[in-house]
Amino acid sequence: MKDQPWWYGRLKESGARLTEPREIVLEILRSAREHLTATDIYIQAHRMKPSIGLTTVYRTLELLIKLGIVQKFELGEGKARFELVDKPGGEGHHHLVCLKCRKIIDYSDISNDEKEFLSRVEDRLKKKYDFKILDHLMWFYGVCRECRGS
Amino acid sequence: MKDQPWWYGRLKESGARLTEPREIVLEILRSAREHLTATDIYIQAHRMKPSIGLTTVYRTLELLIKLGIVQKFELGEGKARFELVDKPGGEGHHHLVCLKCRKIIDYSDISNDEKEFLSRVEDRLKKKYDFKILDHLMWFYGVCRECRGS
DNA sequence: GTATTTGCAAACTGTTTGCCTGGGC
DNA sequence: GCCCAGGCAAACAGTTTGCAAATAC
Repeated sequence: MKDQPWWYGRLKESGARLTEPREIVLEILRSAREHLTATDIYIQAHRMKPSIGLTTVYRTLELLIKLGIVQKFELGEGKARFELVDKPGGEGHHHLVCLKCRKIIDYSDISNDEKEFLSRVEDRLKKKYDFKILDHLMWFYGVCRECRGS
Repeated sequence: MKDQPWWYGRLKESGARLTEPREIVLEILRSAREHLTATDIYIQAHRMKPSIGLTTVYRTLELLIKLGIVQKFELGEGKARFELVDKPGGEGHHHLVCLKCRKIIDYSDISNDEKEFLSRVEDRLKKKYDFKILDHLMWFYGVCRECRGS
């Protein structure tokens, strides 16, 4: 009771049971440094408890998304990625895409300038469109040095 | 010659042939100016020329993406959406997505604040990663009023 | 004329569903 | 003990691939 993760209460109050597979999936998401695919999670979960199936991973993620504990992303790879909503300093992360070689650079070293700007924009959007902004993603498209060289 | 669409030259210089299916797909994208799925495009294309197959739509989109004429998005629906890249020198536009109902709002009324900020970031990225930035896209994720209400 | 592009069908991949068993409370 | 939750296999949906025929240049 003293040191339960923040999502514990949300699971409980929703009436969902706290099962071992769910704890394992949450633990994997908590310790993950980046966005994992369902299969990534399944592989790790399977190592921890071989009886866990891929279906359970999907159903657990679906539940966690519905409860607002997990967020789902797709980055154009044809498969989804998942992360805990509670990401520390959750400014989201940005992508730099080369239009020629399709290389993607993730960068998350967000400056104060960016933080301030984003909170201003989110404020504006909230007022104008009455959206409660939870996250954002920025994509920059360009041509990397190698591709410019050729 | 005087009034070709901006992407015409890019197709030509890539060595790709200007075929009827490609023209049709581009025309659909141009007049839609929205986020169409491959199937949406296929249905429209099929109406204009019934012999066009879904495969051709996918292959055409793949080519156009590689040439930087089209951008691909995935919004967690399990299928991709496609959009013509903004004309070079254009204003760009941003997206507001409701995480519950998946409604998308495009907004392009970009403030000076935003313009200045974006040019600062692009500058930073250019210096840091040596990318020549051509375009950017911002996505904001949130919950719209209707979905918050329920 | 020749290499690229197309269209069909079949293969693949990620995700979801049906159904029965197992486990949390 | 009652049901929710899990596991397997099969179904599904979107996308990709192999190959022969059509077509741009």
